[in-house]
Amino acid sequence: MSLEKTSTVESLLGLLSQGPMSGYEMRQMMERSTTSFWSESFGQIYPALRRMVEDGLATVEEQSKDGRAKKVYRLTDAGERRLRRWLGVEARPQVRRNELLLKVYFGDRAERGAIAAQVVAERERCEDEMHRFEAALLRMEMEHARHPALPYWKMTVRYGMAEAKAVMEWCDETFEELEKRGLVSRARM
Amino acid sequence: MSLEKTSTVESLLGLLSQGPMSGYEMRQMMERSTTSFWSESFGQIYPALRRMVEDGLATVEEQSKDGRAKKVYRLTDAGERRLRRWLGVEARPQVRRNELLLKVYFGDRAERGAIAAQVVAERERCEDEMHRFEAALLRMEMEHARHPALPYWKMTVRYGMAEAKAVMEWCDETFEELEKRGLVSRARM
DNA sequence: TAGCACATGTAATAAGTTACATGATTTT
DNA sequence: AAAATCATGTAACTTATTACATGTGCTA
Repeated sequence: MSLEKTSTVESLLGLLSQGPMSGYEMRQMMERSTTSFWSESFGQIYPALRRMVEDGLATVEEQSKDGRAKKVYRLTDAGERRLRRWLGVEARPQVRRNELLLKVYFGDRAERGAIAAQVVAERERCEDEMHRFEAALLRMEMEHARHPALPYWKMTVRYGMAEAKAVMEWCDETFEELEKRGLVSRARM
Repeated sequence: MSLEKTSTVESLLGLLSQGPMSGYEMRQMMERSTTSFWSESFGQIYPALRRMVEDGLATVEEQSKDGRAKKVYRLTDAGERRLRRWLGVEARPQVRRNELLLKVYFGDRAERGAIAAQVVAERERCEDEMHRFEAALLRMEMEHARHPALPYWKMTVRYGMAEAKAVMEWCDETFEELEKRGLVSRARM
């Protein structure tokens, strides 16, 4: 069975479970909806789609709308089963690689103010993200008010918000601590 | 200059800034100290060390302690400079891939109770992690009470704690919401 | 004496991004 | 007419893990 370490195929099965679409559209959907926790490049998507058809998880149909050709993929029963089975398997904890924390960890070796600057930048990133999450939540409620999957989609956004808020608080607490220790450069204050 | 997308070399420079050591010891240190946000495999470490010596960022000395040979690496001035410069460059936001959220996002297609089970498992993972962070904080205070880098090390642990707490709260909130919607299987309740 | 920790390294494989190639249609 | 978007795909390259190969020294 699925010996892969990642879920590229499953992410595509999931998208197809919402309706038939092309590889290009899958990429767009991810950019719009799951980009904060999942995305795939074309270099992953197209070969994966070929394998999925080979394995009977999806079928293709070549459509030419207005002379513009595209391949529309459709989930098979086997694909649906495969998706459902995967949803029942406990998610593997992701390998975390956090460059910010690596820099903080070696902060002792940094120039005065360098780590404080990292923390300030991170705080700003989180604020931006939070605004995007708030907008996403509103957009979802407007555009998909009655969609049966809406509660699940909202859960993923709330996860992002919870994380962003926690990191923001950590940034504030950490900045204060650096300030207390005189580790914030004058230019930054 | 550093055209790499990741910071394998920099993580090793950082460890060497704490004193000369072997590749094996670097791996051990990461396992002990940075594993929650950074780790490297031997397959990355040994080739990177060779390149670092080639680039003049470190020197090697072959030691044979009790007949057991090992290569001890030492930071050069160039290595120290490179580390300091890297610490001043804004950290790149990591690419997030969260399999749990991918499953939640497609939760609509799952069997009854499957997503609640995912959330319960995640909550347990966070609890375990939180305990490890608490232990790490205590151990640091005991073993390195006067180490100048201690405040930075603690900051990275507090980040982990803040995140774990936020995710735990999300798990509780999400489980409740699933329960309210009757999406928790009886066996689990 | 078996097994584990120490110690270094390579090869195979997997996973992923980016750039490139191609070409149509739509918008500015 | 140029630029952006739609659309599919491949090749080159980078990154990373895992398994394997090899050997020493200590401990149960």
